[in-house]
Amino acid sequence: MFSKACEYGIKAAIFIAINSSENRRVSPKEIAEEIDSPQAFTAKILQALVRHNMIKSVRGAQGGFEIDKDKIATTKLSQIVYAIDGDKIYNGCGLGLHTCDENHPCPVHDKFKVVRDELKDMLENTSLEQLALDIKSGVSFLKV
Amino acid sequence: MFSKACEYGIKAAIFIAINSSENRRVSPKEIAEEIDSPQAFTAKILQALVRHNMIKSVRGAQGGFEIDKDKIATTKLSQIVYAIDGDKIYNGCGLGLHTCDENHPCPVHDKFKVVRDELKDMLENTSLEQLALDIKSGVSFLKV
DNA sequence: TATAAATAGGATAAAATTATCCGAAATAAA
DNA sequence: TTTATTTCGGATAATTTTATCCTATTTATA
Ligand code: FES
Ligand code: FES
Repeated sequence: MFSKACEYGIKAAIFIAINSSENRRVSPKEIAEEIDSPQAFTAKILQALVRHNMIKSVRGAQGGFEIDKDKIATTKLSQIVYAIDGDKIYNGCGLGLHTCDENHPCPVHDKFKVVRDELKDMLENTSLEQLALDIKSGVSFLKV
Repeated sequence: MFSKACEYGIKAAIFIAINSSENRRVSPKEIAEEIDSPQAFTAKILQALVRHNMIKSVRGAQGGFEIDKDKIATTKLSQIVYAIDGDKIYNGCGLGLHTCDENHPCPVHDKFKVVRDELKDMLENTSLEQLALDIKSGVSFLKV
């Protein structure tokens, strides 16, 4: 469904959100441990999120990753997925036709579109804040 | 979403179904042309479908691939996807936790499960026959 | 029976994804 | 100003997925 890179990116963003809500910066090392991911690879993905303005990084001693408090509430999962995996999951054909086109549909188009759109809606309506709160309250988990 | 192998497998199966409904066997060459896929790779995927008893192959002169007429109606997309991509798409965690577990859910579990289950339902309720009919009537397409 | 036609399957190869390593650049603090 | 810390970014490596090639095996037909 999502690439590994995207899975790591989502989980890392949630972990950063949790910590930023408590005014703590976190390092790639800490992040990788908490979300059970390869550190250097995760760092690369975070760089992409920084370039897309989803999170901020601070270099040097006492540096690390953080996210603006107001962005925790406004950032949606869909933005993270789009930044890392692109829009194939939102617009791509389920059977790999070059483009998903109503006027030249693949055999599963009608039924697939329903599911694809629902996934898109779900991602667009899920904020980092919601997900971070569930982790904080122990309702959900980032690893194992 | 689906692997390339799975996309090819689904399209090939549909094309075989169309032809078997008119008592024609088809070759990997013909299939690959009609679904716009790499021939040898497609042939390998078809072998997997043969081993899973979804289609039949006949070796030698006048050989090719075919599917029993009654199986055209009873074979569901879900079976093809399962045979090629396994059950990750039906049961796997959206964020890559080792297992999707209600009692140890990842942050997106509740919302993801809804979409994943809908995809599963869709695949379980779509037969090769339905898809083949749409191609035959020119409503949908296997390539481009 | 000999031949040609066709799938099966193993061995590689290419490409994409995932992962690691290391030096450069930036920053806080001594 | 120097040093320690930390992200950035390029190079490289490992793994998985996708794709190709070649030979063996099977089968219809001449
Ligand atoms: S054309 Fe295949 S999903 Fe729209
Ligand atoms: S635990 Fe992640 S989808 Fe169920």
